[in-house]
Amino acid sequence: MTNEKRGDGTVGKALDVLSEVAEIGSPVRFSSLLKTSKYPKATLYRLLQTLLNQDMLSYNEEEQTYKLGLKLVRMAHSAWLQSSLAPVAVPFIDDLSAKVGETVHLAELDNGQVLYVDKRNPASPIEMYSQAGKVGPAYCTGVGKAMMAFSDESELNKVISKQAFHKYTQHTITSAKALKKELVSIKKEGIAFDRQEHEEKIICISSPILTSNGKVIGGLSITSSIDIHSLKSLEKFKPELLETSELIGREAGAWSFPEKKY
Amino acid sequence: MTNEKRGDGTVGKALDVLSEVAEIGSPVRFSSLLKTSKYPKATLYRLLQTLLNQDMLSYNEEEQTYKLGLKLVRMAHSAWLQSSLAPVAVPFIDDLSAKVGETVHLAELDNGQVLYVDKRNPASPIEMYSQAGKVGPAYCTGVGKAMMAFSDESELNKVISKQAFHKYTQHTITSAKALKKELVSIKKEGIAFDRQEHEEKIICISSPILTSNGKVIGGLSITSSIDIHSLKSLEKFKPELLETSELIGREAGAWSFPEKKY
DNA sequence: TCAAGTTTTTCCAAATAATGAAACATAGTT
DNA sequence: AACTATGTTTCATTATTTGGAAAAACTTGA
Repeated sequence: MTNEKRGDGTVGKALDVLSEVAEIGSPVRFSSLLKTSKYPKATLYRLLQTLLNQDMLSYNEEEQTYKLGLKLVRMAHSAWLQSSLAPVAVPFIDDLSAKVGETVHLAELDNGQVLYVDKRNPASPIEMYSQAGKVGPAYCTGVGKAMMAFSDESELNKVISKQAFHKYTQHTITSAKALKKELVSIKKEGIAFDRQEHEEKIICISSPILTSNGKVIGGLSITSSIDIHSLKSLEKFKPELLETSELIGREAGAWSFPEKKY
Repeated sequence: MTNEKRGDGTVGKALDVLSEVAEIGSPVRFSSLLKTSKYPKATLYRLLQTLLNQDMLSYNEEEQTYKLGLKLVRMAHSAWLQSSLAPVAVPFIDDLSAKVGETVHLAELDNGQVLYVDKRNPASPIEMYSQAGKVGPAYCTGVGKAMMAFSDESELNKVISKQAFHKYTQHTITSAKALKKELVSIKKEGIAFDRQEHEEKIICISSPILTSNGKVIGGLSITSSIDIHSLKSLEKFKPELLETSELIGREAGAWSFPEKKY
């Protein structure tokens, strides 16, 4: 389903087309796009040309296909650098990953979804497809639950309303009610677990990253597989996880205040 | 200096504003943007609102600042997945990095610049600021020179005309003539070296990634520091480097042909 | 080689959206 | 309260976008 946001004129339409290309996920021909697009032929054509001009799309002459352009990769790098969380967290998650020898994820809550903004692999990574820029569900991932547990009422309701509660595995939580109940205990414990709720065999321990005034700005997790760790043995990393979250939160929170550089 | 591409109507203007925000590199206020922008107040205001609506920008209420939005990070991930090089190369650079124990970079040539599309760190990384999405100069990096050396005449001239030939270090090549001369020997050898030309102490060995019909689609490098390796000892990795490039090239080249999925 | 089929690109008058100077609003300061 | 700097809205004018239809360009098959 494509962007139904009304208005925003031509710019909205162009970005809409860009999203369509993104969603298809592989190079597309004009006619193929036309079939699913809500824009008439000539309009779609001109929008594509504009996006091409702007390097937001690239075009393969031989195959006559459009795909997303590298300009997006460059811009995303800028976006990443401008974020108040990810760049600040780099040394801390380097450390954490080295110390515990497992995969570490750094995520933010974006539009009700978990958006991974950084990741560290241990020397011998287990196979798992995640990466900076990837999105995942909030209700069945460690970071998602950790962030929700520490969100305030109104934010939480917004997020919950966007959850699909699809049953990925036999352990997936599939109702808002059950989720809310778990969030209470997560808040008490300070950490969340992923008990193979999103992917079979994959477990994690996760904590929120909070600013000094308690606002959730991200989530941090240590992820492993049941072939290597039990939940109990993962829980041994709790002190390191919490300490790292604490340090990142302090640093990221401080960041914006010192210098007002207008 | 901002995008001077004329035309492209409102969409061009909006993306232009987006680039301005990207170039500033940190959150900006409206008035600050207004000073450097070529658009009048009301226009700039509306463009910013549209971009906000579309999640291409995010706005910090307290500080009244705009910065690039997470939507870009999500889209870039899609762009990365659609690329014919980067996703295909993942297992190969995993292997290479594990085998040689040094930092591995995968890059493409984009608009005369080197765009890093993936990277692997060894267990104990040396400090070096590079990352997927980062761009660098072509004339003084290993990957840049390797890709240029195997480009055809017309492509090469286009790329060379875009080089700044800024003298980063005392080893930087600073003229098109000297560069062309080195490219000849790189083509003969099959590999390029970075002899601390971009960053002091950082050296690398690099090779182009070619399709079966000889077209350059990327570059691969093994990077280290003179504290750990000499050029001679880096050169020992030549067989592994070439083999990996070969494998990636074959796989990436094959990719588009088998299935025409319109 | 030619014609039928398919896909992409261009045209242009009508419809719509963008423009920007100036007025208005708001917060901060003297 | 008056002043100042910054951000937001208005509205008549102007410029861009629109999309049906037709023309190119490419593909295919006999």
